[in-house]
Amino acid sequence: MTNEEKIEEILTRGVAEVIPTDKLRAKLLEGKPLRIKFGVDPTSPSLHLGRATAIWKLRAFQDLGHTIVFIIGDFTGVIGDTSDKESERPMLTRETVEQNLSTYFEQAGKILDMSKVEKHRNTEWLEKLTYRQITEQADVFSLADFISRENIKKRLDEGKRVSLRELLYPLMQGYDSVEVNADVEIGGTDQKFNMLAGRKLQEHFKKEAQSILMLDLIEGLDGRKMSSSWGNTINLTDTANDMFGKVMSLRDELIVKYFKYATRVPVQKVSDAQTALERGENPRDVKLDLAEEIVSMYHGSDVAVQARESFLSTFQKKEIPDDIEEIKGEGKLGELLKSKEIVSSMTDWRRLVGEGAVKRLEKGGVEEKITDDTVLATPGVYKIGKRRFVKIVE
RNA sequence: GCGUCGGUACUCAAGUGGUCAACGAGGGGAGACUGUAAAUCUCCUGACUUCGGUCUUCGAAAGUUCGAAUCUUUCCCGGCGCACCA
Repeated sequence: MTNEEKIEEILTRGVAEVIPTDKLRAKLLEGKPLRIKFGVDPTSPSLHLGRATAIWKLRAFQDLGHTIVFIIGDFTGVIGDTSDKESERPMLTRETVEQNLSTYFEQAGKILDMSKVEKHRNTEWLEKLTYRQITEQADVFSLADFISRENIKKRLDEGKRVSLRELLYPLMQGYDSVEVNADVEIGGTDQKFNMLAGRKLQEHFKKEAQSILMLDLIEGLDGRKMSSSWGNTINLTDTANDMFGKVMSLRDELIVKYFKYATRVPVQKVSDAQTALERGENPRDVKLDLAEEIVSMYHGSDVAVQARESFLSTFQKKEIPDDIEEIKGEGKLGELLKSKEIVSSMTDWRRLVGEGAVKRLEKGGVEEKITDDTVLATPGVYKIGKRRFVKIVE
Protein backbone atom coordinates (compact mmCIF):
# COMPACT_ATOMS: atom_id res chain seq x y z
CA MET A 1 0.00 0.00 0.00
CA THR A 2 1.32 3.43 -0.84
CA ASN A 3 1.25 6.24 1.67
CA GLU A 4 -1.56 7.92 -0.24
CA GLU A 5 -3.63 4.78 0.07
CA LYS A 6 -2.83 4.49 3.74
CA ILE A 7 -3.88 8.07 4.29
CA GLU A 8 -7.07 7.49 2.41
CA GLU A 9 -7.84 4.51 4.58
CA ILE A 10 -7.09 6.47 7.75
CA LEU A 11 -9.53 9.12 6.70
CA THR A 12 -12.34 6.81 5.68
CA ARG A 13 -12.31 3.39 7.28
CA GLY A 14 -14.63 3.41 10.28
CA VAL A 15 -14.67 7.18 10.17
CA ALA A 16 -17.91 9.04 10.66
CA GLU A 17 -16.73 12.57 10.08
CA VAL A 18 -13.61 14.66 9.73
CA ILE A 19 -13.55 18.36 10.56
CA PRO A 20 -12.41 20.31 8.64
CA THR A 21 -12.77 17.89 5.82
CA ASP A 22 -9.87 18.48 3.48
CA LYS A 23 -7.34 20.18 5.66
CA LEU A 24 -6.32 17.02 7.44
CA ARG A 25 -5.78 15.15 4.21
CA ALA A 26 -3.58 17.94 2.92
CA LYS A 27 -1.54 17.95 6.11
CA LEU A 28 -1.11 14.22 6.09
CA LEU A 29 0.00 14.22 2.48
CA GLU A 30 2.51 16.90 3.35
CA GLY A 31 4.08 14.31 5.61
CA LYS A 32 5.06 16.59 8.47
CA PRO A 33 4.78 14.75 11.80
CA LEU A 34 1.57 15.65 13.57
CA ARG A 35 0.54 15.45 17.19
CA ILE A 36 -2.43 13.13 17.54
CA LYS A 37 -4.34 13.57 20.78
CA PHE A 38 -6.37 10.83 22.35
CA GLY A 39 -8.16 10.91 25.68
CA VAL A 40 -7.85 7.98 28.03
CA ASP A 41 -10.43 7.41 30.70
CA PRO A 42 -8.79 5.99 33.82
CA THR A 43 -12.10 4.94 35.36
CA SER A 44 -12.64 1.88 33.19
CA PRO A 45 -9.37 0.10 32.69
CA SER A 46 -10.52 -2.68 30.44
CA LEU A 47 -10.46 -1.95 26.77
CA HIS A 48 -13.18 -3.36 24.60
CA LEU A 49 -13.38 -3.85 20.88
CA GLY A 50 -15.25 -0.59 20.47
CA ARG A 51 -12.52 1.43 22.11
CA ALA A 52 -9.91 -0.61 20.32
CA THR A 53 -11.03 0.74 16.95
CA ALA A 54 -9.69 4.11 18.05
CA ILE A 55 -6.42 2.60 19.19
CA TRP A 56 -6.01 0.89 15.83
CA LYS A 57 -6.61 4.20 14.18
CA LEU A 58 -3.84 5.65 16.32
CA ARG A 59 -1.64 2.80 15.25
CA ALA A 60 -2.21 3.74 11.64
CA PHE A 61 -1.06 7.27 12.42
CA GLN A 62 1.89 5.94 14.35
CA ASP A 63 2.89 3.81 11.37
CA LEU A 64 3.09 6.97 9.32
CA GLY A 65 5.47 8.52 11.82
CA HIS A 66 3.09 10.80 13.71
CA THR A 67 3.24 11.30 17.44
CA ILE A 68 0.49 9.87 19.56
CA VAL A 69 -0.33 11.91 22.64
CA PHE A 70 -2.34 10.21 25.34
CA ILE A 71 -4.21 12.48 27.67
CA ILE A 72 -5.03 10.64 30.83
CA GLY A 73 -8.15 12.14 32.26
CA ASP A 74 -7.07 11.70 35.83
CA PHE A 75 -8.41 15.09 36.82
CA THR A 76 -11.92 14.20 35.81
CA GLY A 77 -11.42 10.74 37.24
CA VAL A 78 -10.38 11.96 40.63
CA ILE A 79 -13.00 14.64 40.73
CA GLY A 80 -15.73 12.17 39.84
CA ASP A 81 -17.53 12.17 36.55
CA THR A 82 -21.15 13.17 36.64
CA SER A 83 -21.84 12.53 33.02
CA ASP A 84 -23.85 9.40 33.55
CA LYS A 85 -26.48 8.62 36.14
CA GLU A 86 -26.19 9.91 39.65
CA SER A 87 -22.61 8.79 39.74
CA GLU A 88 -21.14 11.38 42.01
CA ARG A 89 -19.38 8.45 43.63
CA PRO A 90 -16.51 7.30 41.45
CA MET A 91 -14.02 9.67 43.04
CA LEU A 92 -11.10 7.45 42.21
CA THR A 93 -8.13 7.44 44.46
CA ARG A 94 -4.70 8.17 43.13
CA GLU A 95 -3.79 4.50 43.52
CA THR A 96 -6.80 3.22 41.60
CA VAL A 97 -6.04 5.60 38.77
CA GLU A 98 -2.47 4.37 38.57
CA GLN A 99 -3.54 0.77 38.70
CA ASN A 100 -6.16 1.24 36.01
CA LEU A 101 -3.63 3.01 33.85
CA SER A 102 -1.11 0.25 33.92
CA THR A 103 -3.72 -2.32 32.89
CA TYR A 104 -4.92 0.07 30.22
CA PHE A 105 -1.44 0.60 28.83
CA GLU A 106 -0.76 -3.08 28.89
CA GLN A 107 -3.76 -3.70 26.67
CA ALA A 108 -3.09 -0.74 24.41
CA GLY A 109 0.43 -2.10 24.10
CA LYS A 110 -0.97 -4.99 22.14
CA ILE A 111 -1.80 -2.50 19.44
CA LEU A 112 0.51 0.48 19.79
CA ASP A 113 4.18 0.93 20.36
CA MET A 114 3.74 2.45 23.78
CA SER A 115 7.36 3.51 24.05
CA LYS A 116 6.74 6.09 21.35
CA VAL A 117 3.54 7.36 22.89
CA GLU A 118 3.66 10.65 24.73
CA LYS A 119 1.62 10.51 27.93
CA HIS A 120 0.20 13.34 29.97
CA ARG A 121 -2.08 13.56 32.94
CA ASN A 122 -4.41 16.46 32.75
CA THR A 123 -4.09 17.24 36.45
CA GLU A 124 -0.70 18.63 35.37
CA TRP A 125 -2.40 21.73 34.09
CA LEU A 126 -6.05 21.60 35.07
CA GLU A 127 -5.30 21.61 38.76
CA LYS A 128 -3.35 24.83 38.44
CA LEU A 129 -6.00 26.87 36.69
CA THR A 130 -7.40 29.75 38.68
CA TYR A 131 -10.98 30.90 38.79
CA ARG A 132 -9.94 33.85 36.69
CA GLN A 133 -8.62 31.59 33.96
CA ILE A 134 -11.59 29.28 34.09
CA THR A 135 -14.07 32.07 33.74
CA GLU A 136 -12.07 33.47 30.87
CA GLN A 137 -12.33 30.14 29.09
CA ALA A 138 -15.97 29.75 30.00
CA ASP A 139 -16.65 33.06 28.33
CA VAL A 140 -15.65 31.57 24.99
CA PHE A 141 -18.84 29.54 25.02
CA SER A 142 -22.47 30.43 25.30
CA LEU A 143 -24.91 28.55 27.45
CA ALA A 144 -27.21 27.89 24.52
CA ASP A 145 -24.55 25.74 22.82
CA PHE A 146 -24.20 23.63 25.88
CA ILE A 147 -27.78 22.99 26.77
CA SER A 148 -28.87 22.35 23.22
CA ARG A 149 -26.56 19.37 23.01
CA GLU A 150 -28.60 16.31 22.35
CA ASN A 151 -27.82 14.31 25.45
CA ILE A 152 -28.07 17.30 27.76
CA LYS A 153 -31.26 18.56 26.20
CA LYS A 154 -32.85 15.16 26.39
CA ARG A 155 -32.13 14.88 30.04
CA LEU A 156 -33.36 18.39 30.72
CA ASP A 157 -36.56 17.67 28.85
CA GLU A 158 -37.04 14.50 30.82
CA GLY A 159 -36.61 16.42 34.03
CA LYS A 160 -33.39 14.66 34.88
CA ARG A 161 -30.67 16.34 36.81
CA VAL A 162 -27.81 17.95 34.96
CA SER A 163 -25.07 19.26 37.15
CA LEU A 164 -23.36 22.52 36.39
CA ARG A 165 -20.04 20.80 36.74
CA GLU A 166 -20.94 18.58 33.85
CA LEU A 167 -21.07 21.59 31.60
CA LEU A 168 -17.49 22.28 32.47
CA TYR A 169 -16.31 19.00 31.00
CA PRO A 170 -15.97 20.12 27.41
CA LEU A 171 -13.88 23.00 28.69
CA MET A 172 -11.48 20.71 30.44
CA GLN A 173 -11.16 18.35 27.54
CA GLY A 174 -10.84 21.24 25.15
CA TYR A 175 -8.16 22.90 27.22
CA ASP A 176 -6.15 19.69 27.10
CA SER A 177 -5.82 20.26 23.36
CA VAL A 178 -4.45 23.72 24.01
CA GLU A 179 -1.85 22.43 26.45
CA VAL A 180 -0.51 19.65 24.27
CA ASN A 181 -0.71 21.54 20.98
CA ALA A 182 -2.81 18.89 19.35
CA ASP A 183 -2.98 18.87 15.57
CA VAL A 184 -5.55 16.13 15.46
CA GLU A 185 -7.91 14.70 18.03
CA ILE A 186 -9.45 11.29 17.71
CA GLY A 187 -12.63 10.19 19.38
CA GLY A 188 -16.02 8.63 18.90
CA THR A 189 -18.91 10.54 17.40
CA ASP A 190 -20.12 11.03 20.96
CA GLN A 191 -17.08 13.22 21.55
CA LYS A 192 -17.90 15.70 18.81
CA PHE A 193 -18.93 18.54 21.05
CA ASN A 194 -15.94 18.19 23.34
CA MET A 195 -13.51 18.00 20.47
CA LEU A 196 -15.05 21.04 18.83
CA ALA A 197 -14.63 22.84 22.13
CA GLY A 198 -10.93 22.07 21.79
CA ARG A 199 -10.86 23.85 18.45
CA LYS A 200 -12.59 26.86 19.89
CA LEU A 201 -10.26 27.12 22.84
CA GLN A 202 -7.18 26.69 20.72
CA GLU A 203 -8.34 29.56 18.55
CA HIS A 204 -8.99 31.61 21.64
CA PHE A 205 -5.41 30.99 22.72
CA LYS A 206 -4.21 32.01 19.27
CA LYS A 207 -3.20 28.52 18.24
CA GLU A 208 -4.08 26.57 15.17
CA ALA A 209 -7.29 24.68 15.66
CA GLN A 210 -6.95 20.92 15.70
CA SER A 211 -8.57 18.70 13.13
CA ILE A 212 -10.95 16.20 14.55
CA LEU A 213 -11.55 12.73 13.37
CA MET A 214 -14.66 11.02 14.60
CA LEU A 215 -15.05 7.28 14.56
CA ASP A 216 -18.30 5.42 14.26
CA LEU A 217 -19.25 3.56 17.38
CA ILE A 218 -19.78 -0.13 16.99
CA GLU A 219 -22.62 -2.16 18.39
CA GLY A 220 -22.09 -4.59 21.20
CA LEU A 221 -23.42 -8.04 21.89
CA ASP A 222 -26.99 -6.93 22.37
CA GLY A 223 -27.08 -4.61 19.38
CA ARG A 224 -26.81 -1.46 21.45
CA LYS A 225 -23.70 0.69 21.42
CA MET A 226 -20.80 -1.16 22.94
CA SER A 227 -20.20 0.33 26.33
CA SER A 228 -18.80 -0.82 29.62
CA SER A 229 -21.87 0.37 31.44
CA TRP A 230 -24.13 -1.82 29.33
CA GLY A 231 -21.99 -4.88 29.91
CA ASN A 232 -22.23 -5.83 26.25
CA THR A 233 -18.57 -5.60 25.48
CA ILE A 234 -15.98 -7.86 23.96
CA ASN A 235 -12.89 -7.10 25.99
CA LEU A 236 -9.32 -7.34 24.91
CA THR A 237 -8.62 -9.24 28.10
CA ASP A 238 -11.24 -11.88 27.31
CA THR A 239 -9.85 -15.34 26.85
CA ALA A 240 -9.54 -16.54 23.27
CA ASN A 241 -12.44 -18.95 23.62
CA ASP A 242 -14.64 -16.36 25.21
CA MET A 243 -13.79 -13.75 22.64
CA PHE A 244 -14.46 -16.21 19.85
CA GLY A 245 -17.83 -17.15 21.30
CA LYS A 246 -18.82 -13.56 21.84
CA VAL A 247 -18.09 -12.70 18.24
CA MET A 248 -20.14 -15.69 17.15
CA SER A 249 -23.08 -14.44 19.14
CA LEU A 250 -23.19 -11.17 17.23
CA ARG A 251 -26.15 -10.55 15.02
CA ASP A 252 -25.56 -11.54 11.44
CA GLU A 253 -26.14 -7.98 10.25
CA LEU A 254 -23.07 -6.83 12.13
CA ILE A 255 -20.63 -9.14 10.39
CA VAL A 256 -19.57 -6.75 7.66
CA LYS A 257 -19.38 -3.81 10.00
CA TYR A 258 -17.12 -5.73 12.33
CA PHE A 259 -14.88 -6.79 9.49
CA LYS A 260 -14.58 -3.19 8.49
CA TYR A 261 -14.20 -1.58 11.90
CA ALA A 262 -12.83 -4.18 14.24
CA THR A 263 -10.27 -5.88 12.03
CA ARG A 264 -7.46 -4.65 9.86
CA VAL A 265 -8.04 -6.99 6.98
CA PRO A 266 -7.65 -5.27 3.62
CA VAL A 267 -10.66 -3.38 2.38
CA GLN A 268 -10.89 -5.88 -0.44
CA LYS A 269 -11.49 -8.68 2.03
CA VAL A 270 -14.25 -6.73 3.69
CA SER A 271 -16.14 -6.50 0.47
CA ASP A 272 -15.42 -10.16 -0.23
CA ALA A 273 -17.18 -11.03 2.99
CA GLN A 274 -20.06 -8.82 2.00
CA THR A 275 -20.49 -10.41 -1.41
CA ALA A 276 -20.22 -13.86 0.12
CA LEU A 277 -23.13 -13.03 2.37
CA GLU A 278 -25.11 -11.52 -0.45
CA ARG A 279 -24.49 -14.63 -2.51
CA GLY A 280 -26.28 -16.50 0.22
CA GLU A 281 -23.36 -18.15 1.88
CA ASN A 282 -24.02 -19.37 5.38
CA PRO A 283 -23.44 -16.36 7.63
CA ARG A 284 -22.13 -18.72 10.26
CA ASP A 285 -19.09 -19.55 8.19
CA VAL A 286 -18.34 -15.92 7.44
CA LYS A 287 -18.74 -15.21 11.11
CA LEU A 288 -16.33 -18.00 12.00
CA ASP A 289 -13.73 -16.28 9.84
CA LEU A 290 -14.49 -12.99 11.49
CA ALA A 291 -14.14 -14.47 14.95
CA GLU A 292 -10.86 -16.11 14.05
CA GLU A 293 -9.56 -12.87 12.59
CA ILE A 294 -10.46 -10.87 15.67
CA VAL A 295 -9.08 -13.41 18.12
CA SER A 296 -5.83 -13.61 16.20
CA MET A 297 -5.39 -9.85 16.49
CA TYR A 298 -5.10 -10.13 20.25
CA HIS A 299 -4.10 -13.70 20.94
CA GLY A 300 -2.17 -14.67 17.85
CA SER A 301 -3.26 -16.79 14.94
CA ASP A 302 -2.34 -20.15 16.47
CA VAL A 303 -4.55 -19.56 19.46
CA ALA A 304 -7.28 -18.27 17.18
CA VAL A 305 -7.30 -21.48 15.21
CA GLN A 306 -7.56 -23.44 18.43
CA ALA A 307 -10.40 -21.27 19.62
CA ARG A 308 -12.22 -21.97 16.40
CA GLU A 309 -11.79 -25.69 16.79
CA SER A 310 -12.84 -25.59 20.37
CA PHE A 311 -15.93 -23.62 19.45
CA LEU A 312 -16.88 -26.04 16.75
CA SER A 313 -16.39 -29.10 18.90
CA THR A 314 -18.21 -27.69 21.91
CA PHE A 315 -21.18 -26.17 20.23
CA GLN A 316 -21.55 -27.90 16.93
CA LYS A 317 -20.49 -31.38 17.82
CA LYS A 318 -21.58 -30.79 21.38
CA GLU A 319 -18.41 -32.13 22.87
CA ILE A 320 -17.26 -31.32 26.32
CA PRO A 321 -14.72 -28.51 26.53
CA ASP A 322 -11.34 -29.39 28.01
CA ASP A 323 -11.02 -26.61 30.49
CA ILE A 324 -13.90 -27.21 32.84
CA GLU A 325 -14.03 -25.78 36.28
CA GLU A 326 -13.43 -28.50 38.81
CA ILE A 327 -15.05 -28.37 42.17
CA LYS A 328 -14.56 -30.49 45.21
CA GLY A 329 -17.22 -31.13 47.74
CA GLU A 330 -19.95 -33.34 49.02
CA GLY A 331 -23.58 -33.12 49.88
CA LYS A 332 -26.46 -32.08 47.74
CA LEU A 333 -25.53 -31.04 44.23
CA GLY A 334 -27.68 -27.92 44.35
CA GLU A 335 -26.14 -26.71 47.57
CA LEU A 336 -22.66 -27.39 46.31
CA LEU A 337 -23.25 -25.43 43.11
CA LYS A 338 -24.78 -22.60 45.07
CA SER A 339 -21.79 -22.41 47.38
CA LYS A 340 -19.56 -22.12 44.32
CA GLU A 341 -21.83 -19.45 42.88
CA ILE A 342 -22.53 -21.47 39.78
CA VAL A 343 -26.20 -21.09 40.51
CA SER A 344 -27.33 -17.97 42.33
CA SER A 345 -29.75 -19.49 44.82
CA MET A 346 -31.60 -22.67 45.67
CA THR A 347 -34.64 -21.25 43.94
CA ASP A 348 -32.56 -20.68 40.84
CA TRP A 349 -31.26 -24.24 41.06
CA ARG A 350 -34.73 -25.76 41.38
CA ARG A 351 -35.89 -23.65 38.49
CA LEU A 352 -33.07 -24.90 36.29
CA VAL A 353 -33.75 -28.50 37.22
CA GLY A 354 -37.42 -27.97 36.50
CA GLU A 355 -36.57 -26.59 33.08
CA GLY A 356 -34.51 -29.67 32.28
CA ALA A 357 -31.37 -27.61 32.04
CA VAL A 358 -29.19 -29.76 34.24
CA LYS A 359 -27.59 -32.81 32.76
CA ARG A 360 -25.01 -35.29 33.86
CA LEU A 361 -22.71 -36.28 31.05
CA GLU A 362 -21.85 -39.94 30.76
CA LYS A 363 -19.14 -41.46 28.66
CA GLY A 364 -19.88 -41.79 24.99
CA GLY A 365 -21.82 -38.56 24.79
CA VAL A 366 -24.83 -39.82 26.68
CA GLU A 367 -26.64 -37.21 28.70
CA GLU A 368 -28.69 -38.01 31.72
CA LYS A 369 -31.18 -35.32 32.65
CA ILE A 370 -31.36 -34.54 36.32
CA THR A 371 -34.93 -34.32 37.53
CA ASP A 372 -34.53 -34.50 41.26
CA ASP A 373 -33.28 -31.28 42.75
CA THR A 374 -32.13 -32.99 45.92
CA VAL A 375 -29.64 -35.38 44.31
CA LEU A 376 -26.32 -35.79 45.98
CA ALA A 377 -23.24 -34.65 44.19
CA THR A 378 -21.41 -37.55 42.66
CA PRO A 379 -18.18 -37.19 40.75
CA GLY A 380 -18.63 -36.53 37.08
CA VAL A 381 -19.23 -33.83 34.56
CA TYR A 382 -22.40 -31.78 34.69
CA LYS A 383 -23.81 -29.40 32.18
CA ILE A 384 -26.12 -26.59 33.16
CA GLY A 385 -27.80 -24.92 30.22
CA LYS A 386 -25.65 -24.84 27.14
CA ARG A 387 -22.65 -22.99 28.39
CA ARG A 388 -22.00 -23.93 31.96
CA PHE A 389 -19.96 -27.05 32.61
CA VAL A 390 -18.73 -28.27 35.97
CA LYS A 391 -16.71 -31.25 36.99
CA ILE A 392 -17.26 -32.65 40.43
CA VAL A 393 -14.20 -34.37 41.80
CA GLU A 394 -13.67 -36.40 44.96
C1' G B 1 -36.43 29.82 51.62
C1' C B 2 -41.69 29.07 49.66
C1' G B 3 -44.71 26.09 46.51
C1' U B 4 -45.27 21.76 43.80
C1' C B 5 -44.34 16.93 41.68
C1' G B 6 -41.63 12.68 42.42
C1' G B 7 -38.15 8.43 44.78
C1' U B 8 -40.97 0.98 42.91
C1' A B 9 -36.92 -5.05 41.73
C1' C B 10 -30.36 -5.26 37.33
C1' U B 11 -32.30 -0.78 34.15
C1' C B 12 -36.55 1.89 32.41
C1' A B 13 -41.44 2.05 34.00
C1' A B 14 -46.98 0.72 35.69
C1' G B 15 -49.60 0.29 40.20
C1' U B 16 -52.20 4.82 44.18
C1' G B 17 -56.07 0.57 50.77
C1' G B 18 -57.03 -6.15 50.09
C1' U B 19 -57.30 -10.36 43.98
C1' C B 20 -49.27 -7.39 44.83
C1' A B 21 -43.44 -10.78 45.07
C1' A B 22 -46.04 -6.25 42.48
C1' C B 23 -48.43 -4.89 34.73
C1' G B 24 -45.14 -3.94 30.64
C1' A B 25 -40.33 -3.22 28.08
C1' G B 26 -35.08 -3.94 28.04
C1' G B 27 -31.32 -6.95 30.11
C1' G B 28 -30.38 -11.99 32.13
C1' G B 29 -31.57 -17.46 32.35
C1' A B 30 -33.88 -21.99 30.22
C1' G B 31 -36.37 -25.00 26.49
C1' A B 32 -37.72 -25.87 21.31
C1' C B 33 -35.95 -25.17 16.59
C1' U B 34 -31.52 -24.33 13.68
C1' G B 35 -26.98 -22.26 10.33
C1' U B 36 -23.97 -20.65 15.89
C1' A B 37 -23.69 -18.89 22.16
C1' A B 38 -27.43 -15.88 15.33
C1' A B 39 -32.74 -15.10 14.07
C1' U B 40 -37.57 -16.90 15.56
C1' C B 41 -41.07 -19.09 19.09
C1' U B 42 -42.34 -20.51 24.30
C1' C B 43 -41.41 -20.28 29.43
C1' C B 44 -38.80 -18.32 33.72
C1' U B 45 -36.45 -14.12 36.29
C1' G B 46 -36.86 -11.84 45.49
C1' A B 47 -35.43 -15.74 48.99
C1' C B 48 -36.36 -20.32 51.87
C1' U B 49 -39.23 -24.74 51.45
C1' U B 50 -40.59 -31.45 54.29
C1' C B 51 -43.86 -28.32 48.04
C1' G B 52 -48.65 -27.64 51.96
C1' G B 53 -46.64 -22.95 52.48
C1' U B 54 -43.27 -19.39 54.90
C1' C B 55 -40.31 -15.01 55.05
C1' U B 56 -38.18 -10.25 53.25
C1' U B 57 -38.95 -6.20 49.59
C1' C B 58 -41.72 -0.62 46.68
C1' G B 59 -36.11 6.25 49.56
C1' A B 60 -35.74 5.96 55.62
C1' A B 61 -38.22 5.86 60.25
C1' A B 62 -42.63 6.10 63.03
C1' G B 63 -47.97 5.76 62.79
C1' U B 64 -53.43 4.79 61.11
C1' U B 65 -55.89 0.09 59.72
C1' C B 66 -58.29 -6.52 60.43
C1' G B 67 -55.04 -5.35 56.16
C1' A B 68 -50.32 -0.45 53.22
C1' A B 69 -46.08 0.02 47.52
C1' U B 70 -50.76 2.57 48.06
C1' C B 71 -53.31 6.84 53.73
C1' U B 72 -50.79 10.24 57.83
C1' U B 73 -46.33 12.51 60.12
C1' U B 74 -41.19 13.50 60.22
C1' C B 75 -36.64 13.02 57.83
C1' C B 76 -33.29 12.18 53.51
C1' C B 77 -32.68 12.68 48.13
C1' G B 78 -34.14 14.62 43.14
C1' G B 79 -37.06 17.56 39.30
C1' C B 80 -39.79 21.92 38.15
C1' G B 81 -41.71 26.94 39.29
C1' C B 82 -41.20 31.28 42.19
C1' A B 83 -38.36 34.21 45.38
C1' C B 84 -33.57 35.65 47.13
C1' C B 85 -28.60 36.81 45.57
C1' A B 86 -24.73 38.14 41.81
